[in-house]
Amino acid sequence: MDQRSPRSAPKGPGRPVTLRDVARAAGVSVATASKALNDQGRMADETRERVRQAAKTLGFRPNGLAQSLSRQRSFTVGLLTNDTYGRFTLPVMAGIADALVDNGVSVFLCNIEDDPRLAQTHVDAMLEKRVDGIIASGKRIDRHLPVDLSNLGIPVIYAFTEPDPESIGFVSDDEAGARLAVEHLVRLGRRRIAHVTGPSSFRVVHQRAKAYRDVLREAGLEEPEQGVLTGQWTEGWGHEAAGYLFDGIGRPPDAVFCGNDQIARGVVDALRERGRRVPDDVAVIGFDNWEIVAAATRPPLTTVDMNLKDLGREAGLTLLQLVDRQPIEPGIRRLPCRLVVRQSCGTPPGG
Amino acid sequence: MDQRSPRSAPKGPGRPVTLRDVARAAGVSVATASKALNDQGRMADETRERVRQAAKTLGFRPNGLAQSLSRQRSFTVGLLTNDTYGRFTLPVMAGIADALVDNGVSVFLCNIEDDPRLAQTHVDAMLEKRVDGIIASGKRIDRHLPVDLSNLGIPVIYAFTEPDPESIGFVSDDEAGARLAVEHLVRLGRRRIAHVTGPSSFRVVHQRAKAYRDVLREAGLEEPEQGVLTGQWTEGWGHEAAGYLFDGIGRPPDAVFCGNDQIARGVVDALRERGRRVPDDVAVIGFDNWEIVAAATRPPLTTVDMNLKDLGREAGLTLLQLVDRQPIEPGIRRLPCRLVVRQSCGTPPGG
DNA sequence: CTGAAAGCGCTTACAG
DNA sequence: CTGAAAGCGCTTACAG
Repeated sequence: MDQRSPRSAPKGPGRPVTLRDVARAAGVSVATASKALNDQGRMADETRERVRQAAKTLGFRPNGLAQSLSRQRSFTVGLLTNDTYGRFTLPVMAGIADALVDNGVSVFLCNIEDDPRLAQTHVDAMLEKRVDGIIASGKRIDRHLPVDLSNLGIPVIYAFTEPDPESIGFVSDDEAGARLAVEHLVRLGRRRIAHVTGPSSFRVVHQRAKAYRDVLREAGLEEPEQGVLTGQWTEGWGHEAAGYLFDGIGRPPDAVFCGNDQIARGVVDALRERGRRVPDDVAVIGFDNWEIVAAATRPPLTTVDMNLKDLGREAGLTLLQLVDRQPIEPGIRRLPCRLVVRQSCGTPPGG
Repeated sequence: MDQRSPRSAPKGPGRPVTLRDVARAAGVSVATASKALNDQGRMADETRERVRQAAKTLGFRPNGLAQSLSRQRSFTVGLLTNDTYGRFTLPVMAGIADALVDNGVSVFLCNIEDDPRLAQTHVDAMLEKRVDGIIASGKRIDRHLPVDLSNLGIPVIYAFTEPDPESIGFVSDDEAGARLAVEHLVRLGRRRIAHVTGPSSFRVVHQRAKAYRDVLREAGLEEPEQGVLTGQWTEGWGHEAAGYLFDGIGRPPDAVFCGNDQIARGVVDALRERGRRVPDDVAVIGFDNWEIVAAATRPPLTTVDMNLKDLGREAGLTLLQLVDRQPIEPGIRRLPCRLVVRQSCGTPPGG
């Protein structure tokens, strides 16, 4: 298409320069040229240097396909995900890509959209392209991708999605994360803490509710009548729930632990509309640390961050170890969450 | 690692079966086996079928690296982006991936984070892996990625980012998109239409403002004193701007065209707090159709959708044509936007 | 209709 | 210290 500049510069069109060209230019065999460039074997420093120079001036770029073919390693991995618009997967993917790129491996993006056929297509493509391994990631930590990854003959890692038994998976520690939130509220002196969360079909809903109750009990606090309200992961539900909590006849809570930031925003907005001050009258805490909503809420939300990027990074690194045949204990790793303090709960005692 | 099940089933560990194994099993040469499986050349139907059977029962999966090496085509492309958390890039990427996967090509995800060094690293990696082409995508339509893609020797397409001169780029038609919005307002009978938008350092801010003014003029409408308010792309700015528009002494607008959905949400919230009804007293329209904010706004936002996924799909398809050496006219393609009617402007006359 | 051979561009024992 | 040779697993003219 683009035939200008027939110069022999490093870049530009024209048949790419091969190892053979380099060898010829340096006056050595291809074998020697290969070894020189890969720092393999012994040879006169002078020779090695001469080859390097030749490669450089010719703008040699090794053909990765050929390298992979003979090395039996493609320095490439497949990243499967069903989370197109990536609320959760995005940071996970970023972390994975980070870890891998740093180690010279490229990643194939495979969006499978919860479609088993599409998933299989992608897996087949990955296998044909001889990826060194696969990372499966998803939008729900308690659902398995609609594809069987158990007998592929290459290493597989699960990140933020339900892993196969006997495999290796990385997930967030939701119970510990919820503890972080509720303990923060307790520490700030709140005594009547409610919990507004998502649908009970989500496992995290139970894990977080359990932590919530555990912390209340440990603190000697009573669970309000309307202790745990399950609904949707939406602002709308946050609104509605605030109605139940604050428009009733019972004594209203002085703090609300929300299952995600959207719910929290709904609660905060509803509170403002009712003339209740956040955080003075009631403290509200979210979950996810979804910047775009946490930061836009008035006041900005204190919330729990699942450290998804770190989780992705860990997953990527672990896959690499597996590829290098290092023995890794199977099982699920629960990675810690982190509290992000903004203004919706007031200032902590020490700060 | 996983050495169980030494059966010769299609899946599972053990040295992968090669074309040679298939040929042997079918009693033909590798050459014939290859042709049989690729539907190349002439041969007895019976032979072809026999080879196919053998391949099937052995669970043969061609080694893509070897195929690519001899075919001089990797069926792989690189996708460069600087938009990690992907507000805009995400749908574009999804569209690209869609188009490519349908055509049997895999995509390498290259996140470059606005870092020239990282970008070069990725480009080098892509070149070594012999991608058939590259798609550059970004979060800003008026910025070039921090890397030179002009003399790579492989086709390059730009999607939602500033293209090189003489290259092929796909962008949204912001002027036409803005027209859609303002004409909608006019059609609904609004006479005093204001425009609250982002920073004037963005080219789209000027393009949309121009369209806004053009439509007003064409409709014989006057631009209010505070016609165009430039600020940030945030809810906060929407709030603030609403103050300027509605708390002053002048006659307030009866409609606000916002530069994005976040601003629109800020405006709507501010209006509600001032007791002004949307859409009855003032119609508000957004831009981007960012579901998560457009749908959560009360009332849900009427807005302009840039059809980013389609844009991505077009870009992917075009790259494929380029790879196939089809001649394509260089230049920028502006793809149309689409109006998404929800409730923040009221019901259109016909609906 | 089918196969032997060369080739894609590297790497890696193995000789010398 | 260096090179010839085989090999990675395919494809593709070219003979027969």
